[in-house]
Amino acid sequence: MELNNIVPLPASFFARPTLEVARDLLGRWLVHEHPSGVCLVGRIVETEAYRQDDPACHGWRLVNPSTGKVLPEGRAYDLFAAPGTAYVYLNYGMYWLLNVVTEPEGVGGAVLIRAVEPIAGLHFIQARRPSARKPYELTGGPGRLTMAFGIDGSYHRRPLTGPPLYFAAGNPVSEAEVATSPRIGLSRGTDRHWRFFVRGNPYVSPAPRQR
DNA sequence: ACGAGGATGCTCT
DNA sequence: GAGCATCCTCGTG
Repeated sequence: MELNNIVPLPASFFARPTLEVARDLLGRWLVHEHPSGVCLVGRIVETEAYRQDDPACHGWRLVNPSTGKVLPEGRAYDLFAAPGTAYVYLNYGMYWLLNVVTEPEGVGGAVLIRAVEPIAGLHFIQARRPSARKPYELTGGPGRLTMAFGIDGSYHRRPLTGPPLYFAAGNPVSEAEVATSPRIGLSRGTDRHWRFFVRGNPYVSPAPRQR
């Protein structure tokens, strides 16, 4: 894959309302120039939005509802970092989940990258997902995606606006192809339909039964 | 096809 | 100690 003409999406792309960014990331490319020298590219087909006014967001507790002041404490404070910053955390003790911080610095928000469709580096991806038998088992699901792309906690708080890990323009998705649903795996904020995905795409993770 | 249950560690109460 | 923005394996139908 020739990377000379791939231009990273700038921080201004992410300094917008979180729902807008989550929707706009569909069809864009996630690019990882892996330390091994392999270049991995995936077309984003599923995202979720998390906002500071949202009980499912890690940063929710940090905001004083009456004053609007933000407590600069704990992991979740990193959701208030500069737009385009990585927010990577370990969930269920085993899986790294990749988010990109949104909104202007000081406002909490992030988009969770939930699924991509492989475009380059398929051999590498398959080697990291030996049990995959269906497309979505390769790179569909936020934990599977980071395993397949070799993304871990070492990327936390690093800028996603240039190598080695960044987004590229790709081909935006038309409105007709976009579907929404409640977010997956939550016990709070389930009334908000802030999951965005490409309708019918085989790499979209199947929604599990409700908890 | 579907559901139950286990793995495993960090954050917050 | 509880709760997790998950995934995998192994039952049963």
